[in-house]
Amino acid sequence: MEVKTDNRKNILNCAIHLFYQKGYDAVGVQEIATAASVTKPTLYYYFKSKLGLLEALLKERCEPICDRLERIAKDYQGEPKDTLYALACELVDIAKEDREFYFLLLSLNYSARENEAFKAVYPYMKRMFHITTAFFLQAGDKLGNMNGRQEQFAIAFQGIINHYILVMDERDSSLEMASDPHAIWELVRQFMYGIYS
Amino acid sequence: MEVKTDNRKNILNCAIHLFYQKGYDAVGVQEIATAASVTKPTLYYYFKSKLGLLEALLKERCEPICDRLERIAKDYQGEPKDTLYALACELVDIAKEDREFYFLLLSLNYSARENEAFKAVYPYMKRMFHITTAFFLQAGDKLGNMNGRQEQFAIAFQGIINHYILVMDERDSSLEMASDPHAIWELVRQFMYGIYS
DNA sequence: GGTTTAGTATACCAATCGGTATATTTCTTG
DNA sequence: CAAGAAATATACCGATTGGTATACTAAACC
Repeated sequence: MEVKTDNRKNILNCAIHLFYQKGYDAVGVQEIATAASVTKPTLYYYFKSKLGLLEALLKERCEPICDRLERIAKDYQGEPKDTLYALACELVDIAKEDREFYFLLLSLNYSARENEAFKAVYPYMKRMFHITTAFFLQAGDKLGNMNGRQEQFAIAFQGIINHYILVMDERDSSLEMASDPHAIWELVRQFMYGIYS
Repeated sequence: MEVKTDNRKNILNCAIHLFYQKGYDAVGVQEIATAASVTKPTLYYYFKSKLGLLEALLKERCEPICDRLERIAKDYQGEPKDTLYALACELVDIAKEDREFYFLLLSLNYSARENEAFKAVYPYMKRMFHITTAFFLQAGDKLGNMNGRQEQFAIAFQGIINHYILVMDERDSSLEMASDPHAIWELVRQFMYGIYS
C-alpha cells in the first residue's frame, strides 16, 4: 500500500521516457531522479551508476521481447511466410505496446560503437538477429537452397521492419497505421515474392 | 602554405570523428577543440555553437551525397532494377568513402526526436527518402501499377541498404565485403523478385 | 526492547558542460 | 607604414555533470 515501495520501478519508467525523449547521453542522472520524485542517492542505491541503470532497463525489458520473438520463430511448422508474417506482426505489436522503449532500442542500436550505451544493447540486438537467422536456417526445407543467404535474409527482414516502424511512427505516433495487418502483409509479401507480386 | 589556414576544416574533421566515435551528446566542445589543436573560442568563431558546428557539418557533407543519389535516380531510363542497383552501389560507395560520416548520419537518423541533433539531420534524411520515393513514382511505367506502394518500396529499400551497411561494418569495418557487387545485387534481386529468385 | 538492514535524504565533491568578454596576434589593404 | 579586418588566445562565467560520504528513518528480526 505504500506508494514509496515502487521507487525502483518508477525510476526505470522515468528513465525510459527521458532516454527516449532526449537520448541517453543528453539526460542527466539528476533529471531522472527529479522526474521520479526521488533524490540522487536513492537512484544510486538501486543502480550503482547511470550505465547500470541502462543495463537494468535493458535486461528487464529486452529479455521478454526476445522470448516472444523466439517463441514464434521456434513454433514454426507451417508455411515460412506465415511465421515471417507473425514475426513482423509481433515486432510491430511490441513497438506499439512499449513504444518509447522500442525506439530507445532502435536508437541505441544505431548509436556510436564506442559509446557505453551501445555496448549495453549490443548483446540483445545480436540475440534478436540470431533468432531471425536461425529461423531462416530452420526453414531451409521449405525455402529450398538458400545458398547461405540466411543472414542476408535476416538483415533485409529486420531492416525492412525497423525502418517501417520508424517511418510510420513519424506519421502516426500511436502506430495504429503501422499495425494494419494488410500493410504488414504487404511488407512480408514483397520480402518473399518481390515487388511484382 | 600556412598550416593554420585550414583550422575550420580541421575542426570539422575532428568533430566528425568524435561524433562518430562517441555520439553527439557525449562529446564536449573542449574535446573537439583539443583534438583539432585549437582553443574553444576559435571553434566558436567559426561555428557559433555546438549545434551550429553539427549543422555546418551536415550541410557540407549531406548535400553532395544527396546530389549524387539524385543524379542517379533521375538518370533513370533503362530497367528499374539497374537504377536500383546503381543506387544501392552508390550508397555503399558513399558509406565506404566517408565511413565515419555515414555512420554518424545513420545514428542521428535513429536518435531521439526531441534531440536538437535529430532535428538537424531530419531535413536531409527526408530529402534522401524523397529521392527514392520519387524514383519509384517515376518508374511506374515499367513497374506497373504500384497501387500507391511507392512509399512502402522506398521504406523497404532504404531499410535494407542501411541495415546491410550497418551489419556488414561489424564484420569488416573497411566495408570491402559490403561493396561486393554480387552481394549488393543479391539484395536488389531479392527486393525486386523475392527470396525464391 | 534492541539490533540489523533496507531505503532515503542532506550536503558535498572535483570535473566538465556550453558559452563569452576581452585582449592579442596575424593578414590584408590602402 | 598605418589602419582595419580576420583569426586566435587567456581567462573566465554560472550551471550541470556523474558520483559519494554520512546521517537519518522505517520496518523486520531476534
